[in-house]
Amino acid sequence: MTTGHVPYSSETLRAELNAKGCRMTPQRETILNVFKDLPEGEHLSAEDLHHRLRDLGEDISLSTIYRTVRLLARMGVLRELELAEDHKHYELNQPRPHHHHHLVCVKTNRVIEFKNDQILTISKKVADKFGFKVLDCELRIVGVSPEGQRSIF
Amino acid sequence: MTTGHVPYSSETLRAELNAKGCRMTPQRETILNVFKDLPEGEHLSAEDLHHRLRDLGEDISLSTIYRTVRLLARMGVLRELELAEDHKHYELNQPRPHHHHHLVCVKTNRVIEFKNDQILTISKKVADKFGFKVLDCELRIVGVSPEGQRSIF
DNA sequence: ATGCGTGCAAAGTCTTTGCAGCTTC
DNA sequence: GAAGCTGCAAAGACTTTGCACGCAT
Repeated sequence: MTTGHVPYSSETLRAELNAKGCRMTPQRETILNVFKDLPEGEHLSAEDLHHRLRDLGEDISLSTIYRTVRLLARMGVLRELELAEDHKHYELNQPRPHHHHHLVCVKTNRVIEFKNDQILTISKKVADKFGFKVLDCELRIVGVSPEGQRSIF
Repeated sequence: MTTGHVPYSSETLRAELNAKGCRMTPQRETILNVFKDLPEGEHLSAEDLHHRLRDLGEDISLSTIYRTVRLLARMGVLRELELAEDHKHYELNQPRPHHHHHLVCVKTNRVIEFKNDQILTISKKVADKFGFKVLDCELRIVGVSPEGQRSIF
């Protein structure tokens, strides 16, 4: 598996894990690598990740997947997205310039991604005011797409 | 039950429902009223709503509640929020000046609400570009609160 | 050697759905 | 009257958890 160009190595993860009394494992490394190889803008559900790992010949249990993505999201390594569906999606939590946001159609579930630098600026300012450290921010616009406007339901 | 000061009456809802071939029912009216009486910034889960209705002596089934909030959210009457927990919350989808956003702590689950007018402006611009009609927008900042920064997990 | 992590299977939580009868337009 | 709506109970989707064994530190 190639490891992409993101400056977040397995070793960095190991260090951050160890600092919390947690351990690096082959499963965690493999999962991190899948996310590192993910094209910008793609995001995976636990189930997606499971399938993808199977395709790569990696047999990691769903329990471990759920446990791992939750852990990585809490560490700020992954970004947890809640789009229009009923389950969460994850992607690598990219540094500033890659951050993107979502425009979702309530009717068709179409999701459009867009970028906007002001959002992070605003977020940092707000978080600062309350003493929070920002892990992630997402502007989620919910609306009706042109196609959706034509349907009754 | 008082009906608050929000300019969205049962009659308006009835009209919008009828326009789609749907009907006004006592259950839908009651549910709308609960949301209209909800203090700014409060949001209810389906379960919360069920309890609140019970307390008011209204016995509406959970199924109906789920069906109703989904319908109202799709109509843009309610705003569907996904905070840090594992279930959705709903609140009345207020006009511009009342819109608020959320700052969530991954560790403690604390949620802080804040307002920011730029967000709606940005959202409208983006939606416009893609031909979407905006129903709602929410900036969700995920981070670590001051309290959370002190705990290992 | 200690104790965290994994896999399995079972349980849990939240949400949706089929159906019969009642209600609204 | 026809088409929606409701309540009930059952099913469904997604996620979490207890436990025994194995592995990282």
